[in-house]
Amino acid sequence: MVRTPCCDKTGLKKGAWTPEEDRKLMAYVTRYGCWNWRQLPKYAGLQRCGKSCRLRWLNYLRPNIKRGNYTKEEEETIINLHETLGNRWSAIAAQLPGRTDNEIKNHWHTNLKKRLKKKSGEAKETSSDDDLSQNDKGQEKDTEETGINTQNAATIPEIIESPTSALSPQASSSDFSTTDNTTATNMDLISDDDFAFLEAYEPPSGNFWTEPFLSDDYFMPNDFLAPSVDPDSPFFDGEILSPFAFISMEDCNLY
DNA sequence: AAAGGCCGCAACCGCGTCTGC
DNA sequence: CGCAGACGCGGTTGCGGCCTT
Repeated sequence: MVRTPCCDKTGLKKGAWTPEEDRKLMAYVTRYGCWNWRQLPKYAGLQRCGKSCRLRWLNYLRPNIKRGNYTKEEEETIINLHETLGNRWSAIAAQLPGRTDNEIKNHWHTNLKKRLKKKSGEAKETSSDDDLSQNDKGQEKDTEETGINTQNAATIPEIIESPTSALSPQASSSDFSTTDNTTATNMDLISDDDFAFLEAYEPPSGNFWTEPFLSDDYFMPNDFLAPSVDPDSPFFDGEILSPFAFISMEDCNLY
């Protein structure tokens, strides 16, 4: 949650993100997408490493993120998927629109794992196996920590790729313009004024407007195109906002 | 009311994988 | 084919806040 803010050797900031940093990151990604996480903080005016920015965006700032309030259905899905997939949190998250792997992982460790343990403990209560600490730990390694049920593992691709999944995985990443409460909350973080620094910002080297195109690492998930071209978007002001805006998904050919 | 312990969760770290050259 | 750079993932850490004593 709140690590002591500090700077590492390279002068990059670490620890908890400030609202100001959030605004900068959000404003930049919303406008230009994440064509290269490594370079992004430089252009966004952030003293953070790309990894940190990526994590912050994916786990906290991204639109459509649901936070807390797990439904019974979601929890059951997590439990079932975990049984099948093991600790493949990203795969599990893909089945739960709006949930991040980090959050699911946390929720698993803090709630579901204990709950399951309790349940299985109750079930085992009558059995003679009382050597919980040792046995349980060993078992945990097998079924929870590394935990892929090899029998079920055969069905993994089906589960992951199934387009008919009750909880469509696509919805989480592509439905940018959907406005649930969380989206509104996240979007509320930034205002038009927050783009001001981007307008004024001069990258350390190269041409701000062309360099992204020259990068072989150009990366823009379909999430990020929508806000630039969607007339319904609060950020659409009738003209192209982003140098990337005219690129179609076909051009990107990323997925 | 104060102190100590525990819990939840955001963020960091390190490794594996992917991609381009 | 090997190397390097970037990304993605899972495990772990550590602080703030809540709970218990």
